[in-house]
Amino acid sequence: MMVSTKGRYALTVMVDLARKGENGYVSLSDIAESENLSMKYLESIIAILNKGGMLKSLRGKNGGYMLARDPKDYTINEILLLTEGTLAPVNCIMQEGVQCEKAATCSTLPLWAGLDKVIENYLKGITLEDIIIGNRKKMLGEYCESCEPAE
Amino acid sequence: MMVSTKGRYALTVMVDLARKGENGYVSLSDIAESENLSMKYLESIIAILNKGGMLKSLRGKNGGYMLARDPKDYTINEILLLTEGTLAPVNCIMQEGVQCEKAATCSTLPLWAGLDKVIENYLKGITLEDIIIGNRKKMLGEYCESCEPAE
DNA sequence: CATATTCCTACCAAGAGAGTAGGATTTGTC
DNA sequence: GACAAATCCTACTCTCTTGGTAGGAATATG
Repeated sequence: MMVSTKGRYALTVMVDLARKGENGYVSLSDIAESENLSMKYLESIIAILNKGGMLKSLRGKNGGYMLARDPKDYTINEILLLTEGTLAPVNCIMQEGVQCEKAATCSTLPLWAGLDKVIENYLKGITLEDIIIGNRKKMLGEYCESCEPAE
Repeated sequence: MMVSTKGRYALTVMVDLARKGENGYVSLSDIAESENLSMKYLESIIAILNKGGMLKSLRGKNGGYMLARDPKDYTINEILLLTEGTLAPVNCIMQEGVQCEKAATCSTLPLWAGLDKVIENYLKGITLEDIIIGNRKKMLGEYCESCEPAE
């Protein structure tokens, strides 16, 4: 699995914050409750988002979290990349610059590189706002059945 | 990681068989040696390919494996799907028909479904033959720097 | 019959995934 | 100043997957 619960929950949190964010800081327990997820586990995931500069936080009573930017200024790629560490579909493509020692002669490498680019490209093209407004056409593209209603 | 060594090695085996396949059956030890992989581990991977109808096999002396079809008649998608079980990027999209119970109200589901389709689409568009002939344009698409040589 | 090969079952060690536990620190309110 | 509500921080644990290994049975060729 390329994206674990960590990345998935992180995205869920971001969506939740974007929806509730108008009225100031939202507490962890609030998020955990409305998404029905373990508060302790969410805590560790939010910590990653927070350290990565995705959120603003406030400690103490009435504290909580809110988005640091406008929803349209987050790509899904950066959210998942931060929480998952890498989104490469195979182990032989990890970070920029680092590559397998067989790379020069590996005939399957272009395939993995192409797959990686296709994934990255898709995730960079979708923003947090797209998810919130339910932009199915952008997310599902030609596979969206409800986008062009049957006559 | 979406594709483990199992899927990667399986693809390598298929490529190797396609290249050597003209002269009849190729033995496991032969493949393991030329790809420099553990023979015992490859054995378990080839067993999956063989049971899945991807290969023809012959036991006994001078036995071995060969492709069941022409390289151009294998998509990368089917090879990886067989060995990996699933290529879904997230756990909430597994098999056709089976879906998460929150699916109806999940705002992130269209994203995962779209990502899944993008991946599937890419892998269905590439054949074993494309890898063997090194069809970089098809694999790397717009990201292929060597496809349009600099003037 | 010897040898080279596939086939089959079982086992194992390390790491990742998915959380839990407990407490320290900070801030707002009474 | 005390208390409560919240974030922050470190460490631990359990289970499943990954990436193999071991040993031998069955089978075909010469």
